[in-house]
Amino acid sequence: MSARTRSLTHAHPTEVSLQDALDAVGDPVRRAILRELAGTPDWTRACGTFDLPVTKATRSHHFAVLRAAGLVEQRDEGARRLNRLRRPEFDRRFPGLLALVLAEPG
Amino acid sequence: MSARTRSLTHAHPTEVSLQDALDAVGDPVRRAILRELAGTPDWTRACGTFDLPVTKATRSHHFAVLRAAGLVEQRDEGARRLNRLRRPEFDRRFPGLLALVLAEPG
DNA sequence: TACATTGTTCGATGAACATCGACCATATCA
DNA sequence: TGATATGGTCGATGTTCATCGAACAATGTA
Repeated sequence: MSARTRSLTHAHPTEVSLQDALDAVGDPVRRAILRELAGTPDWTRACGTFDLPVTKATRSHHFAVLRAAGLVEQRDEGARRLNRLRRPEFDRRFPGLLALVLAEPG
Repeated sequence: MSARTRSLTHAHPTEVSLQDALDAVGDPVRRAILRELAGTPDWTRACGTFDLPVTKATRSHHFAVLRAAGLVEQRDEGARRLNRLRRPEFDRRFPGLLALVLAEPG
């Protein structure tokens, strides 16, 4: 594991409050990230490959929020940062919540 | 039905967006209202009987948000405004969401 | 009628947060 | 080595929204 990857602050869903989870999924850009992430296999999408109407600074902020909420796991692959949706863990902690997000139309 | 009751703007959960639902349950005061409401039978709690750390102006605002999100139904009984949690309707529209709120500690 | 209770509306205020541009760090490639 | 690509950090900005006090309306009660 690289030093960059090691420095990432992740939270496991079990240690996330309902408030933080709701705040995380309360933003439409973050929900778009989650839906796009759910449509492809784990560890295949870098942060920059998402189709989002915001600059990379904002994008980076949103990924940090998703990490802190236990929704996304990240790992560095060279210069790119790959993502994984923590679906089973998050589902166990907040049953039904992620399904609502993924079922939301576009 | 009184004129005051008639003038209340309710939304059925089916016509509520996920965004509005998440915004509604995203506030801790509103979640406290929902939990307190779930603990007593329908139409037995007036707005003023809830134990909340806000003034009545703020309280009134929160009830309006909950009405617009399809979470609470209201009816006037004299000078008091009684409430009902729209649990089955809301559950059908957003499965699992209300359960997360009601399961939240204190 | 006068008073108390219940709740809404209005305007103002303060805080939280999404957003941006600019700059920096690291990794890959020519 | 220099150039490009990917992504994070920082400070500033603007908007949204929860909150409040004050004024108002409607109901119930003495």
